[in-house]
Amino acid sequence: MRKIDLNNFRVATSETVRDINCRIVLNLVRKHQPISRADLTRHSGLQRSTVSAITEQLLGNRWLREGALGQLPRGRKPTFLHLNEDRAGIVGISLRPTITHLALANLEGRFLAEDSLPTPATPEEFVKQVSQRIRSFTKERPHMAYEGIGVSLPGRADLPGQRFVFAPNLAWKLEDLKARLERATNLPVDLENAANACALSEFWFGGHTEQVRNLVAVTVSEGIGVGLILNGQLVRGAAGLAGEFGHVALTEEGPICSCGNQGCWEVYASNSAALRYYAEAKASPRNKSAHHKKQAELANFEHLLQLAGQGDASALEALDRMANFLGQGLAMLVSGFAPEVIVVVGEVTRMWDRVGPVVSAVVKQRSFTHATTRIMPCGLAPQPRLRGIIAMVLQKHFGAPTIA
Amino acid sequence: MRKIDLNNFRVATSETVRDINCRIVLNLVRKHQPISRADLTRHSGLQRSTVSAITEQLLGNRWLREGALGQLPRGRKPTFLHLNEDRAGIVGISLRPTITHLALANLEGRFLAEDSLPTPATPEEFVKQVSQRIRSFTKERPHMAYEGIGVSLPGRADLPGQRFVFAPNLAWKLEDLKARLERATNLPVDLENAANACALSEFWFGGHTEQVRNLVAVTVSEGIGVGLILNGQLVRGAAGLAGEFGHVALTEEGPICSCGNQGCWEVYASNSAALRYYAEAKASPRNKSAHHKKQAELANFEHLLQLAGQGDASALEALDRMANFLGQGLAMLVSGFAPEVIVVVGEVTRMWDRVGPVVSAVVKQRSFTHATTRIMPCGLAPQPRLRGIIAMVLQKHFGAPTIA
DNA sequence: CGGATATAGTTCGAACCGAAAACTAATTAC
DNA sequence: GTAATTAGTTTTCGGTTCGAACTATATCCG
Repeated sequence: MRKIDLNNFRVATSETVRDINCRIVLNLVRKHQPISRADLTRHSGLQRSTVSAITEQLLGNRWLREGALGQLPRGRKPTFLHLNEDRAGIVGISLRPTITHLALANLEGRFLAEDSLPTPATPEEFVKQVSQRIRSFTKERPHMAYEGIGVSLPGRADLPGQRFVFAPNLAWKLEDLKARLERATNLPVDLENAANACALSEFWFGGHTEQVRNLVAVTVSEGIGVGLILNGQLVRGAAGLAGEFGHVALTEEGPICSCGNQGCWEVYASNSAALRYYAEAKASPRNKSAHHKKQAELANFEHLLQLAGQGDASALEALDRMANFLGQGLAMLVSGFAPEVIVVVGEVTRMWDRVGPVVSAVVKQRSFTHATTRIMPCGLAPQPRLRGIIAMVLQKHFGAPTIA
Repeated sequence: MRKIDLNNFRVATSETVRDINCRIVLNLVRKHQPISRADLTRHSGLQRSTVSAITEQLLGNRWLREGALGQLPRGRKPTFLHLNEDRAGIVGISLRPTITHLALANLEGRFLAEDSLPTPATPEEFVKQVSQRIRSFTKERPHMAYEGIGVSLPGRADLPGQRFVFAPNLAWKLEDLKARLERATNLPVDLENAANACALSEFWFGGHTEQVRNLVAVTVSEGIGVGLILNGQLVRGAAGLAGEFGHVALTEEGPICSCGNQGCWEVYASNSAALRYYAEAKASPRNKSAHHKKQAELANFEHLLQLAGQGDASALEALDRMANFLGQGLAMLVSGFAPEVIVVVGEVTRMWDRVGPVVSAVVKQRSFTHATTRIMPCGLAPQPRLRGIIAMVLQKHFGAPTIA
């Protein structure tokens, strides 16, 4: 039960009814397609006449398309309805400190084209290069209508206007990125935090049952981000700042974090932390020989995963320590939210056979509730950030209409 | 933007429109009363004719009543509309391990009658005694319509049916409390966790601006509970278990908590923790004399507060330590949710002049965001649990209707 | 006193919507 | 070819908001 926001509501009119029922039908088609009008009446509880009217409207709007005839033991054959996947193309951009990915997706979140580039050094250059690639997308598909652009950020955008972006890992000053991209591409642009995008990706495309109304995504890379979906919707907090559990202190003291505090979760459980652990393991008394110490510094986390996959003891030890701390933070999320699902996103999921059991054990030991939260690595979805940012744009059409 | 739950939705009909607009009007009256129909059209954006029709209906339902005429420089005088506060009486019950409070409240959350009793030793006795007191409420006000009963629990009720209750501090087996109370009183009963109730109390009666859509309540007593309101609505998690941040570990080791783990926030920052700190302070080398040690154990937290108020050094030290840990946990909540407001509920707020600054300093130091979360002691509202449980019942009428 | 003006509130027809029932279309079994 | 069955459309009706016209009430000012 939501409190009505008396500063920001819209009254209902006759069209509101149609809007609501349209979205219900659209979602039913999305879930059950291909589906006949008759089945829609059964699933929705609407009258057959109403379903006819709504589907006629949705066919006219090109949200749906008619397909083949169905087979039945007797009676008239139903005409199947499908989502018109190519009704709208959505461009997703995943902006990360070193690399930027782009994708063009259709209504079902299927990627139609992909591209990537080293993240340019300035926002001007970024806007220029990205909009150029988008133009090449659009040129190849002149018939397609383009719905908008979503950008996944390694940071937070302020909520109402999205004029300023706070992204410490990015060297730029990210002022007015939204407006600049909109000018350059002539498409509406929305910014979103990467962890929130991952949460949306799992929530809309993760193949979970309808029972899942609370889902937490944890992105593990250089830092740790948390995206919260509670009561079936994204939680953004007062100014879009919710989700910084990565900067909750696990210990009173401890290594200094980039945020200025000590002992943050992410200094213990991020990829960078694992690299530190590896170096420590190599330097430990057990590894006596001096020339080993020279190798102690690994270039990146990929390399560590590779070593761990080959059975390198130090790498495995580093991973286990990382997993232990990952579990500690996840236990906090389990206690605090008791969500149906927690999804872990990041390179570390590639070694989930090793990491998962450690994490589960720690969570089981340290979390309070009798909650039955499932902790799972991010599904097969490649590029969860991209897919999530596309989900964010799609929400506008498939989400519940904002009422009262 | 909420995802539509395709297993649990209702399609819209013409009446849906009226339902939505009715609630908007009802809330506008609640906020601005006394208010004329003409002002309602201005605030709502509805047509005058529509407002007339809606208010006529609400007057007929006795949700509203007409009041005096307003004064205007020219033109016909408006007739003021008011909430018909006595339309419905709501019984709130705050069940705590040692004492149970009851109150009868009207639509505006004003208490019309109060009562309390030592919490009985068995659920049977509880139901018997409580329903007897409720009957005495109803007898004194035979004209009043009774809306329902809300019960604030020192624990959690399972979500759909509320058949089982998990309340470790309560010695009972709380099976089917809801159904038993309903049978005994013939009124609908709803159970809710105490921290959630406090959050609702502040959210609906706390006098915050409309901007506050994210509010966290922290109850500090024997344990620590957290109630979450995010996106303007209560967060209950998968099975009503969300909010157990009190059982998040602040340290890897530490004192054993009643939940079985070690180092939980609540073993460091609850009232019981402060009593422990007091005992430690008394036993410390600084307090050499042996006869002091005998006094080291205080009967209860009230007493500690009293001593602190009188300037007792050990008591103040204990409070400061408690405040420090309180701040650590609150920093976690600020980082994680960046809510507009965090409300602290409990006896400790009586010494907020002393505790508040310590808490604020720790939160400022240890929380990540640039968030501007206000941390405040629970407002003047006496009995926030009671008031909150009444808010919970009222929500059904004043909350946004569940659509799609 | 009476007309102009201003504000509050009501009445009535048009348009939109879903519900319900009647109707048309298509298909199979016998 | 007729009955049965299922899909889908058309029609009528009641509920709702909107917008315009209308009534009611009050003040100002000549």
